Amino acid sequence: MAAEAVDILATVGGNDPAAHDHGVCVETLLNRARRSFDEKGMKLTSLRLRVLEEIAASHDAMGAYDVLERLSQKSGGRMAPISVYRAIDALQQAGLVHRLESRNAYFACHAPHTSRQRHMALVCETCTGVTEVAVSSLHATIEAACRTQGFELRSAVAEAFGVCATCQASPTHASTEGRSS
Amino acid sequence: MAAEAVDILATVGGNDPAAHDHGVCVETLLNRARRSFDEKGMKLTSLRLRVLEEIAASHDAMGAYDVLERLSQKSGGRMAPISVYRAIDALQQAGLVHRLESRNAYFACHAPHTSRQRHMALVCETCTGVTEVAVSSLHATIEAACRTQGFELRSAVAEAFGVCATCQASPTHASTEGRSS
DNA sequence: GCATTGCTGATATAATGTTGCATTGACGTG
DNA sequence: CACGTCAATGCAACATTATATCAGCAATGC
Repeated sequence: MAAEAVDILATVGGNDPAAHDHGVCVETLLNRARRSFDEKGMKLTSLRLRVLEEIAASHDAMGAYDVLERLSQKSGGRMAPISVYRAIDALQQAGLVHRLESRNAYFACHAPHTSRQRHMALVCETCTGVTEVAVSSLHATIEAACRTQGFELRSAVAEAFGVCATCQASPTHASTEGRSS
Repeated sequence: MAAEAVDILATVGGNDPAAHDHGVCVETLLNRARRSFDEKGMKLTSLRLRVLEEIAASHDAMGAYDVLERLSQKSGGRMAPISVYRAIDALQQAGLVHRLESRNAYFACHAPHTSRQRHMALVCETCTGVTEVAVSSLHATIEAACRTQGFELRSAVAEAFGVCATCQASPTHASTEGRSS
C-alpha cells in the first residue's frame, strides 16, 4: 500500500460558511490575482476581476453561464457568453481558476500550484463543494504509469467524487450556492 | 518517490493499425459485451451493439454526435441524439465504454475493471488515441489523499495528456479516425 | 500622430446533452 | 391467444456549453 507516501502539499475548500472567514479567503485570492497577473504581464481587468469574484464567491464549481447570469443581473444588461469564457481563459492562464472537467464548470484555486500535474479536486456530491488537494505522490504515480507505456506526459487531471467531511457530519447541510441546476 | 509502487494491471490501446489485429480486438470486445450484459441482466440490443461497434472501431475517444452521424449514414435515416446517449449509458453501465471527461467523448474499454477507481486514460495529443492503464497504486494514492481530508471517496477519474510511444517514434503518424473536429 | 497589440462588444452558430411523451416489442401470466 | 407490464426505442423540442467572426476601443511603443 502506497498510502504512507501521500503528502498533502496544500488544501483549501469546504463551503461551510462557519468554517472559515470567507471575506478574508476571497481577499487573499484577489491579492494573489493582482500579483499573478502582474508577474505574467497580463492585466487584471474589471471584467476578469468581476468573473473571479463570482467564482470565488462560492466554493462550488460554477458553470460559465451561471457566472454570466449573475454578472448580468448585477450590471443590468445582458452580457455575451464569449466575454465570460474569455475572462475565464485568462483566469485559468493566471492559475487562479481551474476547470472541473467532469462537470464543465470552473472553480477558484486558493493556493498556487508549482505544477499543474499534481493536484486533485474532491467534489462533494451532497453540498457540491469542491476542495482542492495537492498530493505529491500522485504526480509520481501518474508519471511512473506513463513511463511504463512510453507515454510522454504533458499534463493530467484527477477528480474524485464522494462526500466531504462536513456533509458526513450533517447530511442535510446542502449548499444553496453554486450551479442552479 | 513512489514510482516503484506502480503496478500495471492491464493495458490496451494504441491506434497503430499495424500494431494489433483490430478484427480480433473488436471481436473479443463483443464477446465480452454479450457476457457482461447477460451477467447484469441487461440486453445487448441491436442499437447498443451498433453503437459499441462504432466506438470500438477506433481506439480514439468518439463524441456522441460522431457516433450518431456514422450510424445515420449507415442506416440512411437520421437518428435522434438521445438514442445514442441512451445506448452509451447502457454500455457504460455494462463497463464496456468509458467517458473521457476532459473531451466529452467516449472510448471502448478493452479490459474489464475490478473497480472503477483505479484506471487512468492516456490521451495522445498527436494521434488522439486513448490508452487505458490500470494502476493499483493510483487507487491507493487517491484514497489516502481523500482520507486525510475526511472525504468519503465514491469514484474518481484520472486522465493524462501527452504523446504516445508510437507518435514519439513517428511524429507524423496522425490518425484519420475518431472525432471529426 | 500612428501602428501594434490586447481586450471587449455584438451577432451568429456549433457542439453537447436532456425532457417529455408516445410507441413498440419482448416476456410472463392467466 | 389476450392481457398487463416494463424495458427499450422513436420523435420533437428544448437546454446547456462553447466557438467563430468581425468590429470597435484603449493602452503602449515608435
